[in-house]
Amino acid sequence: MTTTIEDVAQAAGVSTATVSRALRGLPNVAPSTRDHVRQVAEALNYAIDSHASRLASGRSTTIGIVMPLADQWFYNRVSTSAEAVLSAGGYDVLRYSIAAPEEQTEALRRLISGKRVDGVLIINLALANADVSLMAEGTLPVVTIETDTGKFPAIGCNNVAAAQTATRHLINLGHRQIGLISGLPDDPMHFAIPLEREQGYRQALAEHGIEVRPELNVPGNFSFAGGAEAMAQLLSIHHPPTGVFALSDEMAIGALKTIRDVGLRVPEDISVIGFDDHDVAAYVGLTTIRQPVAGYGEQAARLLLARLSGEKAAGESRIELPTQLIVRDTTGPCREKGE
Amino acid sequence: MTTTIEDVAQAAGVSTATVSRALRGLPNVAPSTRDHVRQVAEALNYAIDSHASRLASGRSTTIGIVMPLADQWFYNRVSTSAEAVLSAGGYDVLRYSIAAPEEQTEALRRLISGKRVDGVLIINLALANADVSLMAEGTLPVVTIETDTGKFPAIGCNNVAAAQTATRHLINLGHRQIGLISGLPDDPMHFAIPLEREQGYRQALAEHGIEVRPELNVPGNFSFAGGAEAMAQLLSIHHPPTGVFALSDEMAIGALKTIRDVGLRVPEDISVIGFDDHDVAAYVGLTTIRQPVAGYGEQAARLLLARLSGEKAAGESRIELPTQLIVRDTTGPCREKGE
DNA sequence: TTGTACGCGTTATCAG
DNA sequence: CTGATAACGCGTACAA
Repeated sequence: MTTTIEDVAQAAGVSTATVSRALRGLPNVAPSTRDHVRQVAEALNYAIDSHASRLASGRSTTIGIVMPLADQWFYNRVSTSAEAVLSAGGYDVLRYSIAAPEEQTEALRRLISGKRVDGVLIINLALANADVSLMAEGTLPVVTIETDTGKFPAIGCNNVAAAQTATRHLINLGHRQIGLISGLPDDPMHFAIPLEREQGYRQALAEHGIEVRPELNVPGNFSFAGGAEAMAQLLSIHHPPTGVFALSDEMAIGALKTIRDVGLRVPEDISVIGFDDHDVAAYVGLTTIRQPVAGYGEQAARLLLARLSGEKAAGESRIELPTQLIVRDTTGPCREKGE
Repeated sequence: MTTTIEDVAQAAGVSTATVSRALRGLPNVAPSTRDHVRQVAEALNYAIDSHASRLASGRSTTIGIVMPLADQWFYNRVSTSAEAVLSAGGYDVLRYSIAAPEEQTEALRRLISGKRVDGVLIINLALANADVSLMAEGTLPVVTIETDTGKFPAIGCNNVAAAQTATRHLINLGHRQIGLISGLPDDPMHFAIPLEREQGYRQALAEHGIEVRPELNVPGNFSFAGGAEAMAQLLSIHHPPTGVFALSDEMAIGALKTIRDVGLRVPEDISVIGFDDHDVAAYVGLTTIRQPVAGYGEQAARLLLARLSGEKAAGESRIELPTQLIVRDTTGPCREKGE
């Protein structure tokens, strides 16, 4: 059978209470006793039963990460960097990947009401009011990334401003017909990011008196393939754009391929700017908006750890990390004659 | 406070036993009773305490995924695809990312002996004998991906043969000086994959009577940056290679940048082939060896699910999924005059 | 410094 | 079909 704390206690000739104290490094244990218990536990290959421990203590030293089920670079990078600091902080991580909106509330309930975890990290999810209040009524620390609730600390960037910067870059290069490769038209997950960035795009256009042409806004689903298809669509319309802003680097790279496949050159014929500064961006020379993706995960995890170690919540707060325009080789001056 | 099964029982006017049965869909509950209990539970916002449940039942409906802490595309893709099927199968996933070898045994102990999970999925880890026997002595189902133990089912590909195919492709194009961009020279994690692929490379060379030049084998650390640096090193040696085999697409793409940065053309001056068929590979025209990465995760998860639902273990088995040479634009005939 | 004994919230067994 | 109750393994007052 499995060895319990009782077994260790007997083998070591002490009580279970002493074993518990010794193994967890609590005070009030004679050094010699502690050493002895440790050796016996080691010899018996004893490991604390985390579930029993949680039941008795109320703490599970586990935190839940809830995020969309997608294998985009962004999610992986955020999650991985968060995991690294949580793990270093002594916490295990339970990962909930949400594939459809219906799962979301269910997963949160299991996590929150089920007392599975000591804290929750939410990455880029559109939380229903019910979800938010469910989490708000408890005492469980919650930190969010690119997810605005008005209740929990939120890490992210200023997507509107960043998108504005991207669009302005194109405008400053002389482009006036600017395509936008975005998310999904009727996105079931209701992601906020595409909306915010679209707004930044429109603001930049507006401040330069450029008319918004709806047919220049096409969905790309945040994937390489989606970006490629979107670009094909952009190329097929009457007055195709001379500059394109893709809301993610993946989509931008997809678009680049389509452009080159039809024999057009970048940036001579068409300029392309992405968003993220994906690991690969530098290697394909993609101009983009860099956002500190790993920073999101690390900061959020640290914030959670701080809360967990008793630090007072500073109320709802929004931490915006800086973004930066990285000019590489896919954007250049507009060569099209004005009309 | 938090609502317990007791609260629900009282509110519903039944015993806790009945609540438990009703909520879990067990037989021997009157339909009317079940409905009533469900409504009361819903109204009270009750959720089963998973830790208490596990303690009483012995099952946690959680599976652990243990993998290296790295944000390479491969790991994310494998893990995500596994998570998707595990989640659909009703299991939660606890993700352990191992940053250093020392953590590995510790993490496994916590997982196995700590009875945290009902099953374990191991991705690309070099398991010490102690680790293996620790897991083998229990009854916990274990499935591995790209990890050979001789004890547990292993999903993966034939890395030797696949690497041989890649190298032969270069040889068939007339290349004789073939560089290899590999892992780390004294990799602390002792990954087996680079070794296997290096062997395939050497075999292909041998079967064509091509001499192995040690200086043609440079480390690339499986990253874009590492690949770029490795390529710079390859370019700096006396007789630089005319063809390069990078053990991952990330490294291959890094190498491509270095080549183009120094004014050389691909594939006219140098051919490059990668490994993985990374999402981005098609978009940069990279010739590569495709391996069914998502398939690894899905198959492993399904295998685990089958074991969990009582299916007999078929003993140690090794499932090799097919790889495929995908020729794109980065490999071409060797133009160098023979010497 | 160490030991005793109870409680944590469920599940499972066994009566009824 | 339903209810009482004994585990499950550990943490923690409290007592010694």
